[in-house]
Amino acid sequence: MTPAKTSPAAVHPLHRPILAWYDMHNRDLPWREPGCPAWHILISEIMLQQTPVSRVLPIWKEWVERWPTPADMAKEPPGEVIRAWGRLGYPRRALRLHACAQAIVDQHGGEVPGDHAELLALPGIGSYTAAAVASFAFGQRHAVLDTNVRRVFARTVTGTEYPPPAVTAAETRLATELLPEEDARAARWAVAVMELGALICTARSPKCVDCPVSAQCAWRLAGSPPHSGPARKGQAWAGTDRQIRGALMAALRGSREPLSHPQLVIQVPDSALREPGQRSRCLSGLIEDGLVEPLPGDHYQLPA
DNA sequence: AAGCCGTGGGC
DNA sequence: TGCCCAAGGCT
Repeated sequence: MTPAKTSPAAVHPLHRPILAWYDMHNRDLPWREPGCPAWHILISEIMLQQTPVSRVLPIWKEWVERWPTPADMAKEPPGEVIRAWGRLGYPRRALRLHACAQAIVDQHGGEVPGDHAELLALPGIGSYTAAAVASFAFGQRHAVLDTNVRRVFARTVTGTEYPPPAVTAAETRLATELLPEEDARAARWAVAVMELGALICTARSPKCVDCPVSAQCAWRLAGSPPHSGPARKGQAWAGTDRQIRGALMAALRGSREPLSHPQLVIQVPDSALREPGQRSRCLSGLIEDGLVEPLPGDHYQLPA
């Protein structure tokens, strides 16, 4: 009989050095301050999806002052939130966060739920963000599997330079098995591994000389073999719908008044298009997504 | 379940 | 200079 207390994770050799490193070297980010409200942490997690800390910081500070509670944001028209999102990218995140605020008000009495399943059911909150909020805001024990954590485990445990293209069951199992037993320690572990991936075990040019676990890193011990599998497929950009949509949204964000169709499409010169119907398709898509509101007379604005 | 969805900075 | 990448989610 092996009691849970003596499971391998409880004494895993990665724990102590990574936790000690985090205590010494973690960044002083405002959403990590003790007592930071769950709602503010939730906002940070949404903003940080695919967006670097340096670009999130100033917007996050504005937002927590402007909308300190979910109710404050919920009573705002979605267009205001989309405009305040600015150039953070992927504006659907802003729209979903607004919907998330309304769901928190309508279904949870205005308080961010601490339950993982309830978090997961909210708009814009997926597997990662639900675990992150439950862990960072509520001190619970969850496998927090983001791109940083996946890379750290790929290298230190699996011995590969990069994790698989998509999260695998094996990765989820590994992250779960490596969780320290105690809730508070597991939560600290989660943020510590993320921080190690963000600062030391980076995608390119990892700083192994500064790494607290370089001596036990499977990838390093194997001679740091370069990634062997198929190259990661980079996302195209020039001439894509995303570029067109971005230009249209930028125009709408920049105007307090509705824009006429000519005023809107002049933002996208023909030279930027790869097909004739692309502009109208993108505009229709934005309307379908709820990011743009069409008005009578062929005018458009951010959703009121 | 592979592809789509913005933006800007670092090397 | 381009290319790669950044605390993903949704369909």
